[in-house]
Amino acid sequence: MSNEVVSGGGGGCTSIVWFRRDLRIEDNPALAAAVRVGAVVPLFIWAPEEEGHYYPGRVSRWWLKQSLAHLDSSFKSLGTSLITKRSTDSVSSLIDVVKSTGATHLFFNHLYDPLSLVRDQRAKEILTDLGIIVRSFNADLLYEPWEINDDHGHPFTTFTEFWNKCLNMPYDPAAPTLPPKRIISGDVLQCSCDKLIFENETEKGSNALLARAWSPGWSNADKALTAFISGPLIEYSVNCRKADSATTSFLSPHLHFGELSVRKVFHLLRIKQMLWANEGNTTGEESVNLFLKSIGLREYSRYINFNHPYTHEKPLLGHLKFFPWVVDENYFKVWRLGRTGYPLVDAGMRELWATGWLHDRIRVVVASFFVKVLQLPWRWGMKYFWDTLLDADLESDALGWQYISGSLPDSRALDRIDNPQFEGYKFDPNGEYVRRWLPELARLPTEWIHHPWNAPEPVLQAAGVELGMNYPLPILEIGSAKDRLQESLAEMWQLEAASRAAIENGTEEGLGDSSDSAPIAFPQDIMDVDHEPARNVNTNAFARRHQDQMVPSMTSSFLRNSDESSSEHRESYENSRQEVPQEPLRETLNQRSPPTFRHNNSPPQFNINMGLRNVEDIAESSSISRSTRGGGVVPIWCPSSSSSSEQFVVEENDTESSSSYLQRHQHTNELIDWRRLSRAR
DNA sequence: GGTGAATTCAG
DNA sequence: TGAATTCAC
Repeated sequence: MSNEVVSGGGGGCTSIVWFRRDLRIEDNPALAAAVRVGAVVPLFIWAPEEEGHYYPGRVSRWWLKQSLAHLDSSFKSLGTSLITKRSTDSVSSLIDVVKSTGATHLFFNHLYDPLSLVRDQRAKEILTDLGIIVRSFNADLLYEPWEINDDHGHPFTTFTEFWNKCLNMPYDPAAPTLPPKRIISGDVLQCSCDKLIFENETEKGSNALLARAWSPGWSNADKALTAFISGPLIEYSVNCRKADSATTSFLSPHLHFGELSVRKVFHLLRIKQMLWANEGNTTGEESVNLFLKSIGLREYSRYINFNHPYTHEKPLLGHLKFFPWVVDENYFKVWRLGRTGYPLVDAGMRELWATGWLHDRIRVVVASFFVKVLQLPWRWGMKYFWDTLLDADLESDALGWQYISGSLPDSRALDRIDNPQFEGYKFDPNGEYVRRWLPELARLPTEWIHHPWNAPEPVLQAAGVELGMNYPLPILEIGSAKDRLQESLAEMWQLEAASRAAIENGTEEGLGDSSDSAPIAFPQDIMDVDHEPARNVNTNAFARRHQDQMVPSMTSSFLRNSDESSSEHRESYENSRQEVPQEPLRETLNQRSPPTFRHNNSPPQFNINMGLRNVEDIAESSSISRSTRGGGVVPIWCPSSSSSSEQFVVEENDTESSSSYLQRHQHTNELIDWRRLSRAR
C-alpha cells in the first residue's frame, strides 16, 4: 500500500495536491509528484477551528490571504487554478474534492505540529481506505526528524549536537527542484470553490499598512532570499545584534508559510560559504554560519516537536512544572501595552503590536522579561506572540519560549535575569529604537534613555517626561525581581525533590505530574472569541466513523523506551521503519499502527479578534480580564487530562496502539530525565 | 609574550 | 551567571 510506487506519465490520473504551509510551486515535492502522475487539482482547505487555541492571528491571516492569491495566480498562468474550501473538518473536505474531481491520488507535504500530525495521519488512513493513493513528502526540512539520531539511534536533546549532526550527515539534503513548466489541469470546474474570509471589516483597515512593508507570495519570497543573500548576508555576523538592524533577513514569514524552501536557502548559503571560504573572507563565512544556525533552530523546533508533541503546552524539563508562576493578568496587560517602565521592553512590545514584527534579539528581551522578571506563565506570552506575530510559528515559538524559560536542557540559566537597562545599551546603543517606538521619551538624552528613573529631575523636565504620568516608573525593580526569582526557584526545587522522593518511595504516583495537572488557563481577554459560527464537525458519516484521531508513532521515544517495550512492539516499529524513505517518492511518516484517541464534544475555543489593536482596544479588553473562563480552554496532549478540558482518551480496543501511545507518554512524562542533565543552578 | 582584568556572549 | 576570549599592562 504505502510502498506502492506511482507510475508516472500522465495516464489520465488526477491528483489532488493539498497545500498547507507549502505555498510555493518551486521545489514542492507533492506538486512535482502530482505533475508526474497526470492532471493536477491544487487544493487549499481553510479549517482554522482545527487549530484550537491556535487560530491564526490577524496579521498571520492577512499574510495567508495574500500568499494564496499569489499561488492561485501562479496556477492560473500554468493552466489550472487553486481550489479553496472552507471547512471545519479537512478530511471530509478532502473526500468531497476527491469525489467531485474523480481524483485517484492525494499528495501533500509534511507538517510537524501536533495537530497536523494527528489530522494528516487520519487523512491518510481514511483516504487510503477509500482506494485513494496517498503520498506525503518532506518539503519543510533539510532532514526529516527521524533521520537525525545519535550513535545509539536516539534523538538528540541539545541543539548543538543536533545541528552538528545535520551539518555532517553522510548525504546532503535533497537538491531543490524547479517549478513545473506546465500543469495539466484536473477537472477543477466540477469542484465548487468557497470564498475564504481571512479578515473582517475592522481588520481590513489595520491590515492596509502591512502591504507597504511586506510582499507575501512564493516568488516574492524568492526575490527576498536572493536580495538578502547577495546583500546584507555578508554583514550578518556584525549587524545581527542591533535592534534596528537592516541585516535581518525578514524571511521568517515566507518560511513559515512554506513560500520558500529551506533546502533552497541551504543550498544557496552553502554556495556563498564556499565562495567566501575560498576568498578567505572570514566575516562572510561567519555570517553564513550564524545565519545557518538560525535555519538550524527552525529545523530543531520541528525536531523537538515531532519527538515531543506537547512542547507548546508543557515544559520539556520536568522540574519546571513545579515553578510557581505568577498568575497576574495586570502584569500581563502592562507587558502587552508596553508600559513596564523599561524602555527597551516597552519599545519592543509597541513595535510588535504596531507592526506584527520584532527583531529576534528583542523577542528574547521581552520574553525574558516576561518570564524572569514578571514570572508570568510562558504559555501566555507564547500565545500572545502567536496572536500578533506576522511569522507566528507554533514550533519555533514553543522552542523559543521554552529556551527562555529554562525548560530545555540547553536553555539559558534558570536564575539568570537580563537587565533591560544594560541590554538597551547593547542592542540600541544610541536609543534610536526606543525613541522611535516611545515618542514620550524621544527627547531624553541617550545617557538616560534606557533608565529614565535615574535621570535628574531637570533632565526629565527638559525632555517633557513625567515619570508615573506620561511614562511609567518600572513595574518592578530588577533587584527585587532577582530575589523573588531565587525564592521561586528554591520553591520549585523543593517541590521537585519532594515529588521525586515520593515517587522513589512508591508512596505517590508522581505528585503533581504535569500530565495530570491542568495547565494554567489563558486569561480571558486573549481568549475571547468572535468567530464564525462553528459548523458541526461530526455531522458527516466519515467524521463519525473515524471520530478517533491518530498520531503517527514517534519513532525516537519508542526506540528509546525499548527496554520496557515488548519485542513485538519493537519489531513492528522496525518493520514500519523500513518502509519509510522510498525513491523516487519519499514516503515518510511512519505507519506503525498508531495510537488513537478521541476528543470530547466541547467545541474548541479560539481567538480571532486578537490581532493588532490600538491602545484603547487593548485597555478595554483587558478591563474584563478578571473573569477567568473555567478550566476547559486548553487542549492537553496527554491521555489523562482533567475531565473538564478538551481531552484525548486512549482507545481501549486497540491494545497495541494504545500501549505504545502510553509508553511514549510515560516516557515523555519522565521528561527525559533531563532534570539530571540540567541541574545547573 | 605572559598574566590578570575586562569584556563578551550564550540554543 | 560563568566560560571563553580579548585587552591592557
